[in-house]
Amino acid sequence: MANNPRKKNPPEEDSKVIPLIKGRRATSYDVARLAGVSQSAVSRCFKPGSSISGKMRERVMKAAKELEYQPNAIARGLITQRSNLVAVLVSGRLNLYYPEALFKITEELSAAGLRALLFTVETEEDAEAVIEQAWQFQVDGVISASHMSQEQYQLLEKRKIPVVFFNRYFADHPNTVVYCDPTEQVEELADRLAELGHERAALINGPMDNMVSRERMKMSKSALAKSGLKVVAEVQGDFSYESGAAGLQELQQAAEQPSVIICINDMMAMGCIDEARSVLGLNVPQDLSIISFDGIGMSQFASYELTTIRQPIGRMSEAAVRMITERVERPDQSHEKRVFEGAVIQGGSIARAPS
Amino acid sequence: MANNPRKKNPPEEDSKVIPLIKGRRATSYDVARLAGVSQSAVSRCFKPGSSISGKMRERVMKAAKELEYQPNAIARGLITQRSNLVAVLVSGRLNLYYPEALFKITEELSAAGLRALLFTVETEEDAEAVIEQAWQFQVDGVISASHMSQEQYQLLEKRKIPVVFFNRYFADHPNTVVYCDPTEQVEELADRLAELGHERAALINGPMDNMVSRERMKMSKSALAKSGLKVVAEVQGDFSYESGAAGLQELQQAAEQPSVIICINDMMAMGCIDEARSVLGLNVPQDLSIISFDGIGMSQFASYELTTIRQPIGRMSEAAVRMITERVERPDQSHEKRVFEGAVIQGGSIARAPS
DNA sequence: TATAGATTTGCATTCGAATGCAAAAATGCT
DNA sequence: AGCATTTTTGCATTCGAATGCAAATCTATA
Repeated sequence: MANNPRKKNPPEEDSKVIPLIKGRRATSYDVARLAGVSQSAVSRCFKPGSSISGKMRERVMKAAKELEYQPNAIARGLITQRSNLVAVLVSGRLNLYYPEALFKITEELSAAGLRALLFTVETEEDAEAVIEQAWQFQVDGVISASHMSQEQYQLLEKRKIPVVFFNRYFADHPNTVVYCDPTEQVEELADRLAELGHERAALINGPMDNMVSRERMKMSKSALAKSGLKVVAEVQGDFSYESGAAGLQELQQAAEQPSVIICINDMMAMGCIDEARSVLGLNVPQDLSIISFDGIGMSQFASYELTTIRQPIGRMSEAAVRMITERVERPDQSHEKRVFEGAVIQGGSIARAPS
Repeated sequence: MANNPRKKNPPEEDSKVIPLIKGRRATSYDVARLAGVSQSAVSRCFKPGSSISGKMRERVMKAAKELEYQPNAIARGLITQRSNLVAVLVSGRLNLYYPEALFKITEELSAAGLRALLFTVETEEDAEAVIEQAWQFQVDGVISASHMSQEQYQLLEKRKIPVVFFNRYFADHPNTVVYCDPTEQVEELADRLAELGHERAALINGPMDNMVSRERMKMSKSALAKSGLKVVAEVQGDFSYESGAAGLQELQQAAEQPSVIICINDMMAMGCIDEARSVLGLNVPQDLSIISFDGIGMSQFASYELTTIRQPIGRMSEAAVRMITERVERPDQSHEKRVFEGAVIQGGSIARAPS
C-alpha cells in the first residue's frame, strides 16, 4: 500500500492525499491531517498533563470531534505497557454473594479508569486457563474472588502481575487482601444465643477447600465454646440452597438435636429454613434458631429475615480497587491486608430455645 | 536504545546480543532468537492453520515454553484489527436474572475464544459513556442486556460494531436479537386460571420504559381477556422485591379485589408473596394466586415455589454468543431474531379461586 | 532590539505480532 | 540426476499511539 502517511522513504511518488476511507475508523493521523498538525500533537491532546498550547488543543479537538476520533486503547496499551484491563475472577454457581460484589467492583474499576475483564472460575483447573488468558491480554492486575492455588498465585507474582484477593488469602505467603473478619460478631451472636437459653448447636459448613468456609467454621466453634454452647453435630454443604436443605436432613440423624444451627453462608441458611418449615414442619425460630454469614440482599426477604453477619461488600469492593490501582502504580510496595469487620443484622431467625 | 532486534539501519555497530532483561516479558523476538529462527516463524507457530514444518514448530515451542512465552493479545489485536473482546452490558441493580445470564454468556464467550469486557449500565447516560469506552477498546462486538437508546444503537451500527440484544429490540429498526416470547405460556396459564375459577386479575407491571416489561404486560392482558378474566387493577413496580411488596399494598386500594396477581417478574412476585403472607396475613395460594415471569433459580425456593414462565437462559446465552461471533465474522449478513419459547414452571403459587 | 530562557511542536522511533512477497528448501516426477 | 512444483522460511512492513530529543516558536528581560 502506498497510501501510508508514515511511509519513510517514498523514493519518487510523493505524498498522495489519502482520502479517509469510508467507514474506516479515524486514527490520530487522520485527525492530524485534518487539523494540519503532527500526529504527536494529537496524541498529546489526549494525554492529560502534556505540554500543549490552548490554540493547538482547540484545533485538534475540533478535528477529532468531526472525525469522531477516540484514541485506540489497544495501540496505546502496546506502547505504554498498560492495558487498563483488570481481570476479575469470580465463581458464579453457588453463591449470590458474588454478583453483588462483582457489580460493585466493576463500577469502582470503571471510576478508576480501568475495565473489568470478566472470568468465571469454578475450579483450580479453570483458574489455570484463566491466568494464561489474563496474561495474554496483558492485564494490569487481577482481583480474585475465586479458586486459586498457591502455585498459580506465585506464577502471577513471578510475572509481576499484582493480585488482590477478595475474601481469601494465603497465610504463609505475603499477599494483598481485602477480607471480612466476623469473629467479634460471631462471638456477639454466640453470647446472645447463650442468653436465649441455647445449649446445643450444629454447624452446616461449606466446602473445606474454601478458606472463608474454614475460617468461619473455626471461629464459630470457638465462639460457641466460649459462650458455653456445645456443638452436637456438623455437616458439610457446598454453599448452595439445596445443600442447606440437605444438611438439615442429615442433621436429623444426630444423636443429640441442636436448638440452633449455624450456617456458613446465607444461601444454605435459606435452604435450611425452607426445609425445616416445609418438610420437617418446624417453626423457625420458635423450634429452631438459625444464624449465618454474608448478609446478601435476599437474606432479608420477609420469608427469611435471617439473623446474619453482613460483609460490607461496598466498602470491600472499593478497597479492592484502590489496592489494585496502588499496586499497579507501585508494584514493589509492601503487601497490605485490609480487614473489615462484619455487622450483625438482627433478623428474626433466632429466638429463645425451646424447653 | 541500540538493543532493538529490529533496528533497520544500524550503520556501524552491529547486532549486539541482547540479554533477555530479567523480569521482562518474553516476546516473539526473544523466542525466535533462542530457537534460532525468525520472528515470523514464531508468529506462525501460534497461529493455527499457518504453514509450518513439524520440526520448526517443535523447536519454537520448546523455546517458547522455556521463556514462558504467550503471544501478546494486545499487539495481535492491533495488527489483526480484532481485539477478541466483547463488551457485555448488564444492569445489575434490580433483577437477579442478569447475573445468571451474565455468567452463562461469559462462559460461552470464553469457549468461543472471546473475552467479556464487563460494563454495568443503569441508565441511558451510562450507556453513552460505556459505548465510548467499548469503542476505545476496539471491542469486536457488544451484547446488550441493558438500557440503550435507538440513537446509541445507530451510533454503534455506524461504527460497524455488531450488537446483539438480549431480551430487547427496536421494533422499527433491523437488529439482531435473542428473545424469549412467553405468549403461549401466558395463554396457557390464563386458561388454567380460568379453569380454577378466577375472574378478577391484577397486574404488577415493571418500568414502562422497559420493553420486556411492556410486552409482558400486553400479552398478559390479552391472554386474560381471551380466557375471560377481567383486569381489575394494575400498578407499576421497578422489578425489585420491594416494589413487588409495595405494589401489593397499592392494589389494596382498588375498588375490586383480584383473586390472582400477575407479576411481570419473579423478584416482584416474591416481594408480593411475602407482603401478602407476613403483612396482610393472606395465604398464598389459597387466598391469592400469583404468577410471574423469568424462572430465576430463587423462584423455586420452598418459600415461594412460584408458578412462573421460565426463560431458557442457557440456550439464549449460547445463541447470543453464536450470533455475535457470526456477525463479527460476517458483519454484513442480514439481521436475525431468535425467539425462544418460555416454559411454564408448575409451582405452588396458584390455586382455586376463593369463593 | 537583541538574546537568554521557557514553552511548544514535529521528527523519528518504539511497543509486539501478523502477513504479502520473494527466496530457499523440500518434494515429486521423468 | 535434473527440472518443475510445492512447501517452508525469512525479510520488511504494518497496525495506532506515545515519547525522547531537537528544532522552532514564544516570552521575558536587559
